[in-house]
Amino acid sequence: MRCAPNPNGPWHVGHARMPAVIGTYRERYDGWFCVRFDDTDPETKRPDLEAYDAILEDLEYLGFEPDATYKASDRLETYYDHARELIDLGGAYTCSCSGEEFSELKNSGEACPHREKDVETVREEFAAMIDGEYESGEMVLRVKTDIEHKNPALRDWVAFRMIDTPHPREEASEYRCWPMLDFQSGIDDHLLGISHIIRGIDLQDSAKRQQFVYDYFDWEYPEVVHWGHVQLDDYEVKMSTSTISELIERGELDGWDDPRAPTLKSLRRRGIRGEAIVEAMVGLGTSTSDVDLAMSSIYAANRDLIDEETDRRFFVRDGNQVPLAGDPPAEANPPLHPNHEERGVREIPVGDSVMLEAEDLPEPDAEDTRLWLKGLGGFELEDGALRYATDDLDVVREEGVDVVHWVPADGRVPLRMRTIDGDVTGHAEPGVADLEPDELVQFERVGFARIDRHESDEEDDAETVAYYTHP
RNA sequence: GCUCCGAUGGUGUAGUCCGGCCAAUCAUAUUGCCCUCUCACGGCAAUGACCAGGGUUCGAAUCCCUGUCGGAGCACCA
Repeated sequence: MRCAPNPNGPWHVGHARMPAVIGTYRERYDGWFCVRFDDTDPETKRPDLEAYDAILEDLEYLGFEPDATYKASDRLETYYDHARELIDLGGAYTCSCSGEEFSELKNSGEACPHREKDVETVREEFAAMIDGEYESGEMVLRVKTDIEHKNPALRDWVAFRMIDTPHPREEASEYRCWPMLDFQSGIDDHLLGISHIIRGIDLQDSAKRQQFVYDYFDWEYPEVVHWGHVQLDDYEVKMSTSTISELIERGELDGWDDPRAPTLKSLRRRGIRGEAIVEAMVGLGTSTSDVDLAMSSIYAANRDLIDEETDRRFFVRDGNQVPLAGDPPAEANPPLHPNHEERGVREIPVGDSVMLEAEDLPEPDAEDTRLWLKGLGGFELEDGALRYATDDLDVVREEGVDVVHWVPADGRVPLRMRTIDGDVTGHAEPGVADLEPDELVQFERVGFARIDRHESDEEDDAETVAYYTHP
C-alpha cells in the first residue's frame, strides 16, 4: 500500500488517517507500505521543501516507519519512458488546443483534430515537450480514451503539460514537462507493486481514468477504496493546510504546533500519543461518506494510555488568595497517584494562606461554608479566612463536604496553560517547578497537561508553560 | 446541466453482498448511582438509530422503484 502526500506543509489531523489505516493493515496482514510524495506540480501545488521531512516526522510521531520513500519528482524519466511507450501503442497524442476549446469539444463528445495525428509526429512533439521547447499551455499530451464516454470526466484526459516554473527541488529544477497526477500515480502504483489503494472521494474518477492506461499496457489495476472527508469537532480553525499556513503567516497562530491548530504537531506538543490518534482514526473505518471525528474519541484513547502512569498535581486557575487560620498542618502530603500508593506523596509546605479557584470558594452566607482541601484537611470559612477544623475525613465521606484543590500562596508556581481556546493562567503547587519539560501531569479536577518549559525573564519573573492535553 | 457515490442513536461503527438468528453490535459522548480526599481511573444502569414512501415476500436495516437530503467529479490541481 502507499501513502501519497502532497508535500505542501506539515500534516493536519485528517492526514493521520491514511498512515493509521494502512500502517495498521500492514501489521495485521504482514504487508508493505511506502510514502510517495506526489510532487508533480511545481506551480499551483508548489511543494514546500521543508514539508517532506515534516511529514516524515509526523509519520514517526504516529508510530510508523515506511518501508520505502519515493519522490515523484525523482522519477520523471520513468514517466517519460512510459509515455513514449503509450504513444507507440497509439494510446496518447499531443494536443495544442487551449483548455477552453478542448473542453467544449469534449463536452459535446467531439474529437479534436490532433487526435488523429500519426504516431511519428506525436513522438516528435512529445520529445520537444520534454526538451522544453514549448511554453506553458502550448502543448499537452493526452491519453486517448473514449471521446464519447458517458462520463465527460473520463474523455481524453491530460497526461503531461508544460510548466515554466522550475521545481523547488534542485534535483528536479530542470524539468519543464510534468505528468499529471493520474498519469504519474497510475504508473507508479503499478511499478511499485501496490495491491490496494485507499484514496479520497475527490479521486473517485481516477481509477476509471487510469484504467485506460492500464488497458494499453495490459496491467491489472489494484483494489481501490474511496473514503469521504473527515471533519473535526472542537476546533475554531479549519482543518486545511493552506488555511493554517495563512494564519501562521498572519501571526494569528504561533506555528504548526500552536494548540489552537488542528495539526499533528500541535497534538504532539499537548502530550497526546500518536497511538491514540491512530486508534481513533482506525475506528472511523473506510466508509465513502464524510465523517465527523470527535476529538473526544482521541482523548478517550489517550486517557487510556496515560492515566495510570501520570502523576497528580494541583493547579489553580486564576485564583483567589484566602488566609488560613486555626493552626493547620505545616505540610500537606497528597499522593502522586491515587491508585499507586507506592509512588509516594508530594510535599507541599502550606504556609499561612492558599489560592483557591473562585468557583470553589463558598459564599460567606452559604448554609455550609465547610471545605476540604485535598491532602490537607477540613476547613470552615469564617470572616474571610479558612479556619482549620478537622483532619477527620468523615466530614467528606458522611457529610458531603466538597473536596477542592488548592495551592499555597507561598512557593506557588506561576503557570500558563495553553489550550485550544486560548491561554489560561494560574498557579501550580511548588513541585511543578522541578518537573522536566515533556513530562505529563494530571492537574486534579482540571485535566491532563504536558509540561512544556520553565521560563524566566530578566525581571526574575519565572513562569512555567504547560499545554493542556484533555480532561 | 452531465456523470458518479452515499444515507444505522449526539459521534463513529457492526450487520447490507448470500432477506429470517436484528424488538439491531461495540466504542465514545451524555445522565444517574456506586467507588474514591479529583468532575481522572474502575464498576453498574439509563437515554438514544435502520432518511421517506411505495413494491416483492410468510418475513426487509438487508432486494427493487421513486423521492428527499448529503457528498464528489466534469482542471494544462493534488
